[in-house]
Amino acid sequence: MKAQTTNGSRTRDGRSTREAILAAAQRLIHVHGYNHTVLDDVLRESGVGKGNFYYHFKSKEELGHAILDQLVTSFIERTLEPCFADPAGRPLAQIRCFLDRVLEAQRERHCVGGCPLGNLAAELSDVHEGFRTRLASVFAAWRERLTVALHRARRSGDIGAAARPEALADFLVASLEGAILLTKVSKDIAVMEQCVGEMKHYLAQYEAGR
Amino acid sequence: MKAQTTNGSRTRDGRSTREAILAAAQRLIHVHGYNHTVLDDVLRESGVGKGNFYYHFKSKEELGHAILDQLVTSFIERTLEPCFADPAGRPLAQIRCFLDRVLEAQRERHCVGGCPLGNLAAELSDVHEGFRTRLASVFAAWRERLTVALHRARRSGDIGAAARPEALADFLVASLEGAILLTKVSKDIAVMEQCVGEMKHYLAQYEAGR
DNA sequence: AGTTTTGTACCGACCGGTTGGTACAGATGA
DNA sequence: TCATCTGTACCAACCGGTCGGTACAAAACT
Repeated sequence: MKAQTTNGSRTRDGRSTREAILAAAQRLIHVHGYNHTVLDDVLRESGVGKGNFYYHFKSKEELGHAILDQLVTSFIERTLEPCFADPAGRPLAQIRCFLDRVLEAQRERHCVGGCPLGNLAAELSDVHEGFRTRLASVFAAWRERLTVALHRARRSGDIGAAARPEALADFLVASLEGAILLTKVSKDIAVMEQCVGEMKHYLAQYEAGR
Repeated sequence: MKAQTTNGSRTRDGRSTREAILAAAQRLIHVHGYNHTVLDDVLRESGVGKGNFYYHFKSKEELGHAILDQLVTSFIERTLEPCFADPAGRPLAQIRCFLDRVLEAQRERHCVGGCPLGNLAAELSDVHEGFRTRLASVFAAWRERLTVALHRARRSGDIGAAARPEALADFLVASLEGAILLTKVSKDIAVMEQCVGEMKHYLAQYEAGR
């Protein structure tokens, strides 16, 4: 696990230390939440000493912000963008691709962990205003991505003129988050499959009503 | 605040003490979550001593179960049943009434707290199996109520035969939970209004397609 | 009747493990 | 040598839970 320096010494890179902390913390926070994730566990799992941790991070809260950074960029770059990047792609197909991608992610995780961003939103929104505003802006960006796609779909006539992209985007994000939560509490991926099925069906209604 | 015994002694009723603890704990857990709610805060807010607390409850976990009991019965008796109790009522009207009721609850709370059951589900599903199964059964009961209503609606021809009550019920619960979460993180009731609007619109599609 | 016992309700000091955070000396590498 | 990086020992606050003891009313006993 430990990265070795060129001359084979014990010490790490500094950069890789920070990354080892981040990786361990992200795993633990995903399952245990922010407050319930204990620094010592992060340290044990990453093999980093305490003094070393506080060399790289000012406090647990700063670690939280770093995790949030990582989560946000990872979500945008590795989940959102791959689906919506192509400006020539059919917007509705992109949305369906995105829904499937999220569903498969939950299946692979065997319904454990849920949505990292959704979990943090539920845990911290009313407790930590700083985290809340950052989380709110991620969800806003997410909705915006869908809104843009839906506007494109409406302009190109893929969905009817009666569709309201903003409302529909909000609805899709909410439904996905809720579906992930239900599947996490019931530990049954079928719940989410049904929800995603209904979402696609709803989208299809808008296609038929064009 | 303190109930007096008939002869004016200092001591409380025992029953009312337990209820004072439960009330304070429910408020605090709703906002801070289970793990992040500290026993001393519950004690301070309810004016109960520590020894007394442990006279009424075996542990914090037992308090958690009692809160869950209270939450579940309160949700079923005060939110779910009032909408669906009347077997002669029109099922779709009942569902719409329910959606509005949940929306108004969030508005009254100014988007603070979110859904008590949803919060606990997010916080505890992967950490405490005992709580998880209980929460899962509440959500199952909730979905079941909607499923029954939707079956009735289909039999009576209010919605088309193509509707799949189980999937639709899952979807409605998920969408509501997600909408509550989004409104809580964005502190903007408009998000939830739009989501509820879309849910009603979806329901209306099923009506039109009968 | 009056006295002793018993059970319920309650208090707050205290205990010990946990947790976020600090101090500091030593190692490493440019 | 100097800045960077790391491990170890330590601290104070926190928090769930325990303990010894009090208050008092209803039984039980005499």
